[in-house]
Amino acid sequence: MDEGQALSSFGALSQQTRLAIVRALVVAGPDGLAAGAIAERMGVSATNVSFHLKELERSGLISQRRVSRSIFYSANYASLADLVKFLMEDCCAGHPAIRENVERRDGCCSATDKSDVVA
Amino acid sequence: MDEGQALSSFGALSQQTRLAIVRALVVAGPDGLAAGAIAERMGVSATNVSFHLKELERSGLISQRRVSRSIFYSANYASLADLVKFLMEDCCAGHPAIRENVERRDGCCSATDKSDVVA
DNA sequence: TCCATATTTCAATAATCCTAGAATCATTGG
DNA sequence: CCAATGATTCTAGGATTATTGAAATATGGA
Repeated sequence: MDEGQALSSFGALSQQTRLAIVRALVVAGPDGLAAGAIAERMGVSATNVSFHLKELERSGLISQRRVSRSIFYSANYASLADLVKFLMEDCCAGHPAIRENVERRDGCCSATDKSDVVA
Repeated sequence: MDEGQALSSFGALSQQTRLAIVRALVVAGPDGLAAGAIAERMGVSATNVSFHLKELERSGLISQRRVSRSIFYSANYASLADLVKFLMEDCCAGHPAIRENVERRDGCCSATDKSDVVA
């Protein structure tokens, strides 16, 4: 991930509605959610959600696909992973201990429990 | 890390000069760098670097301490680690495979090579 | 005390971002 | 083809953020 994309991704995640959208899409899985459903969940107008979705798409964190009249948005897991890695590398650059910090604390999916990971 | 702090941190990292400052401070280590030295490295005015340093401090990613006439800024490693963890948890929420992704690719300090980690 | 250094604060401007409503586009069904 | 639905684009506004130069603050040394 180059710096430009990282800057754009951080910018995309620095807004409440957009962060909430990313969270919802990550949980929603590969099928994603329709723009209207996202707007409803977030409690914002169609116009507004469209603005934020475009911003997120521009940064590469999400993608869209049309299904009939609806447009479904889904999280780009690879981009999210790249962003985590970018951040971690910058941290680690001077202090590998930070990575240790991240891994030692109770992560969301522990490094040892890989039973539910799709290979 | 609560959502507000995450939003603020992402915002802080979404600006070129600020991202460069964080990188420099992480590499510089716990002693950090004086504001003037940072301004020089970044090629920006004292006024401008002061503005960005304040923004970074407000988000909790860096701290300052005065040493004689200079004010030294240093990275808050714990906050950076918290942010990585926040991002990773949001990713992992729906897809533990992402964490796998992050760990499998060649990280800056591989998960297996912990020889240089200060305990 | 007076001066130089290091940095911040203030004030003004420029630039960018967010929100909202009206208009427009794409798709489906009658 | 026409109407309805789902979503985007356009336009304008208000709000926040970024940059700049001048003035102010803090520290240390002659």
